[in-house]
Amino acid sequence: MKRTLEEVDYKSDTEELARFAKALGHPTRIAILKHLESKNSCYTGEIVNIFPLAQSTISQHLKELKNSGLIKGELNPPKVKYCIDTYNWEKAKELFSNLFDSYVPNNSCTVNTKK
Amino acid sequence: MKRTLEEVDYKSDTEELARFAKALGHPTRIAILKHLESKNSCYTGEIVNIFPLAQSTISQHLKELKNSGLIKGELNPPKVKYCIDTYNWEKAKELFSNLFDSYVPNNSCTVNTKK
DNA sequence: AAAAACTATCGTATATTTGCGATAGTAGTT
DNA sequence: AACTACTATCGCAAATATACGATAGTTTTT
Repeated sequence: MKRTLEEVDYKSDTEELARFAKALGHPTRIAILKHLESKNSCYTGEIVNIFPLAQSTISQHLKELKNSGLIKGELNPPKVKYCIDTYNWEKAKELFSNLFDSYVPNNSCTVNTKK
Repeated sequence: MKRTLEEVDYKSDTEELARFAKALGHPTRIAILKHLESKNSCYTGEIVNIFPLAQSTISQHLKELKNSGLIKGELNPPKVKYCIDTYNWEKAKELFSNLFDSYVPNNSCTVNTKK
């Protein structure tokens, strides 16, 4: 929630990356994206059949992915064909790369990873 | 939530990636990670001073990042020194790379990105 | 014009997340 | 032993996310 009146102001890259990450933060949505990668494109119904989830649930996940920009839907009534949005996909890819590649390993912390 | 009794079973890679993404799905946590990258390591107090957020709020974000494995904390009473967990960082980097690199652009959808 | 096929949206219930102040804990200092 | 410094955790309130069934909308088929 946001109870403070003054919103924290982050760099636009930071906020955009967080939005992409949030969209990826659910296993069903990751699985949907992986499927779209392998099939290039497909209809809602095909995705619904993959998961043991209600049609409305899948539709909602697709909506969120669409809102994040990672996918887009082509109206083909009464069907809708979804596919990855190449432009935003590349953008997300770059933002994640920037984040991960900026890190240079060091020995700042001596403790090991918790097992 | 999970109202169905039977959990959906995803590949472990899918679930792990979703967990990492979820941890990255908040601008404050992205900003914290970027700061840890630039400083290599630092104490909670230093991070608290960067953001106009309560100490308890920052502590909670650090806890989530720690739970995701992306960072680790070295006890240095009464301080705690945080830094990026190299092992899991590389793991996350690889999972995201796999996701993004698996996609080969095509012309499945003819519609353009919404402006 | 009615029916079928397919998908999005609405309404609802529950779980999780986010944020805060207050409190507890831990080790060094006086 | 009390005090200080620093951080984590607790308890709460509000917002958001997740999932479902039911319903509405759109186009094709009958």
